[in-house]
Amino acid sequence: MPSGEYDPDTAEPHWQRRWVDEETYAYPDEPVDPNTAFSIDTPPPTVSGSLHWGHVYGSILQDVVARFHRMYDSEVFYPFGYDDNGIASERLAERELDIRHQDYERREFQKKTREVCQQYEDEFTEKMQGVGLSIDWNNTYRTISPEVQRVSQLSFIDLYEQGREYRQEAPAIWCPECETAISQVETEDDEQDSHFHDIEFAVADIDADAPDAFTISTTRPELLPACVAVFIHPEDDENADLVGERAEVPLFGHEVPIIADDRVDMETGSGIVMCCTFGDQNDIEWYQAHDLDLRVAIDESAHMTAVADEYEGLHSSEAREAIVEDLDDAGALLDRWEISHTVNVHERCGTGVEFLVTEQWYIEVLDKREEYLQAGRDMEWFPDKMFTRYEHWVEGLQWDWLISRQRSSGIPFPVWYCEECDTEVMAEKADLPVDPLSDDPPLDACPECGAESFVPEDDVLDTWATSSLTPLINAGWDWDAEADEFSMDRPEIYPMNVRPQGHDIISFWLFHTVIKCYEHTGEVPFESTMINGMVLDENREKMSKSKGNVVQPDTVLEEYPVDAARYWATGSAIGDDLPYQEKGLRAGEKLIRKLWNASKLVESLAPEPFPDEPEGGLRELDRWLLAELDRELEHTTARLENREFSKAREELRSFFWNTFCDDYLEIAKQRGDDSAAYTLRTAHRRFLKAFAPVLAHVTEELWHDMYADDVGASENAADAPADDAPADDATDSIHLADWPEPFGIDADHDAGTAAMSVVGALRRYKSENQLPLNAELDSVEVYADVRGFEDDITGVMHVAEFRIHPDSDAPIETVVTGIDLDYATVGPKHGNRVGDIEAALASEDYELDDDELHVAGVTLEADEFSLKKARQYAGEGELLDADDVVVIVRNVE
RNA sequence: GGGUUGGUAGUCUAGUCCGGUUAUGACACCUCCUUGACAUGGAGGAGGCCGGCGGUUCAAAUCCGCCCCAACCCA
Repeated sequence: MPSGEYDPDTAEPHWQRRWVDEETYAYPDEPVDPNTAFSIDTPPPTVSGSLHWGHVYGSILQDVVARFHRMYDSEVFYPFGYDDNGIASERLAERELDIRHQDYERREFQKKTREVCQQYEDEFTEKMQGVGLSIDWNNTYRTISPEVQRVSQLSFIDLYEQGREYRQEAPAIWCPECETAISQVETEDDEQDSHFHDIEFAVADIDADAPDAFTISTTRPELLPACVAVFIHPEDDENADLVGERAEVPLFGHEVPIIADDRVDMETGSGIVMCCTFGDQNDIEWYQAHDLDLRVAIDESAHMTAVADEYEGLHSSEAREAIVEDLDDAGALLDRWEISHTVNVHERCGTGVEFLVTEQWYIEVLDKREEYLQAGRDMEWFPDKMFTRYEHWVEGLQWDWLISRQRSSGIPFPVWYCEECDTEVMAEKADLPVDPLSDDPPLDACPECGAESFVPEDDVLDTWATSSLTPLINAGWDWDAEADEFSMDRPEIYPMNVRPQGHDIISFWLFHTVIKCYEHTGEVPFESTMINGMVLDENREKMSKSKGNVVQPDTVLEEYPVDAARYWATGSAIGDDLPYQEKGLRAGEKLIRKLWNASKLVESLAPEPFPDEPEGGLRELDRWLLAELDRELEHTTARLENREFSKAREELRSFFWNTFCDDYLEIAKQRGDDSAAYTLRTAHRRFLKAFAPVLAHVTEELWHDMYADDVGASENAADAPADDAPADDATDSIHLADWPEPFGIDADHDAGTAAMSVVGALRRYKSENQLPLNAELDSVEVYADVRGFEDDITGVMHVAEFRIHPDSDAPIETVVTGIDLDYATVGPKHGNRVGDIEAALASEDYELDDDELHVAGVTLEADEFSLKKARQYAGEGELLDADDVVVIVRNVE
């Protein structure tokens, strides 16, 4: 039985260890009914460092969902994975070991990366367990594992066979430092110092009207050799004469067309701009729109190509200085000044990105925008509003999905190319996973040309191309060679019930998962998605290393119980950002303590053996309490089903604290009968269960202290409501017990509420008169039907003489103190005369005539207003304010 | 620069979709009170021009427009 103070430092690690050791949350090996399987597609954290507070926040919300559904209706599949196949993990290994991936052969480097990741993952796992997550630790995966590589490569081949992938030479964003194509997501803006250069271009073959030269402003003179056109805005009258002429590029001498295009920013520099292949996104659009030449001046490692003539081999930054100097010597550099501008850089290394034309694999998405939009609509969104982000993302898509990455670490493309004719040769599904760099292609000769040598693809897949398969990884998706079709080990969990994740990656993780799984299975992979907000610091600012406001989970959990952190995390409306606030944690501690102390009192008021419902039935108050609890639990259930964590938590907390502890427990102290004992135990057990998803540890501790051993016995208790019979597993853990279903108890809600109002009024009376709460009151009269509650009221409030008048009118006078208008009817009916009516009422210039009110020249019917009344009592004693109940107390002090 | 979401007492938040005149709860603050668990408790109090400016309406925290601030996404 609970005694003394609750000690989370001992209890929490104890239960966490036990949950893991006993495999409390293991998903069954045997087949599960699809109707009762509840699956959660948890976000696999990128292995790039330590666990941060955002992970803790998101994980707790997922865990509350998992714990609720495990008790409520389901076998819960709650897996966990690590995303360790991407650039982030590669960078982590480089940092940790102080090495460069370029210095190692791919396999060797991958091995090192895996070792480093393993250490971080072990630490991560330990911390996740320290948060008390009810994850099934038998169902974990690493995205770099052979099993996941197989899934990822199968996915690539399946999409290829469906004709949804193509290889194309196209401009791609390129990091010259990392020497890889990167996606737009991996870039960010950086404010950098630079120079603007005014460079004079000569016009070739001048005709009479056109000027013979013009000026171009650029920050990147080293791109002059890549210049393929010059653009002028169609509304630029000043330079209109130049359109249609040809310009001569200084130093390099080649001629380029001068073209009108409205994408020119007339405000920048001279308003005349050169197009180079490629300096920025605009250049790519122009290149494609106007079918321009391709002149690549900068190579993969940012060195100048042969196109740059004498500058070939120089690094682009060296070339820039040399070209500027030579322009100056040639008299073509008209001006040069310092500026600061935003540069698109690679987020991992801070290097300015280039655009290179390379051969890359793409997944086609643009052709199916409408279908993918519908897939988004088919999911239930918590909260609804987050769907808009998905919608806008899909509607705004402009490129197919680039999945090639030139990295050392990652999952290889399972493909070779014929050395002669470049025919693509896919791996056999049965052979996956393969690494083309070390494995042979499945053919001896090219099916097209018969050549016998092949070139392996040495790119790896974008990490999103793999992490977008988590539902299939979880379901054990694979190729069944015998049946010649895809199969799943656990078909019952797919489509998965919930995809929880942050709103920052709706356009990546969620979108990509939806489309890939949809293409593979023909089904939208999620029944619902639950989008959590970001964690902010106590000042509502985002946490970042540079600001130094990052909250370390370890630091918090040294000071507060995990249950307090879980309480804090459930204080958010789903989708809203949540500031880290210590007071939120302190409030959690208070509730934990209250629950503990109340449990001690229940234990002492209703000692074992576990009481049965008395023969004669329950007392009025006890029935009322259980009926109210019924209602409350229905609310809590609905709130949790709708992922309204904050409301579920607050409503339950308030009912427990105010109604159960403040009101009911105080009354139960005065009574020692079986009815109270039964009610205390029954209500208490239900509170523990209802709090269990959030306060996972303290409820487990109390459950084992008070109920776990009695589970078998109580099932035999004749009068225990059948619905509340604990599940068999409940001897092991409250988290395996059944969620409390309503008893359907009948009680007089109004009478009980009135009785509680009376008690509250008397308590207030004592407090205001500075009386101790156990002071005796001489006489109390109540004008309401609270029959059946008399003894409880007098017991807890120590009333010597208590009389109730269920039917008779109270000996009080009511005085009309004013008029309340029913605006819903008066407003529409009298429109702008309402102002006059209000003014007249305020100056008491009105007349009451039976049911009618004459005011400001209009007549209001009875249902259009109500009388504001004050109650007055002239007799002996004092009239108390007890909601609508008239309570008169007489007391000689 | 564009989009999405949010802005409510010192702090966090409910209410906003569907307009109705006393704006919810908690923390902190002030006053009082030891009831057989909890003073880390209980009772009460004070504290808000609902981000700003306009508009619609008899009536706006709520609807509309513009602006400011923040987070996220995209340029």
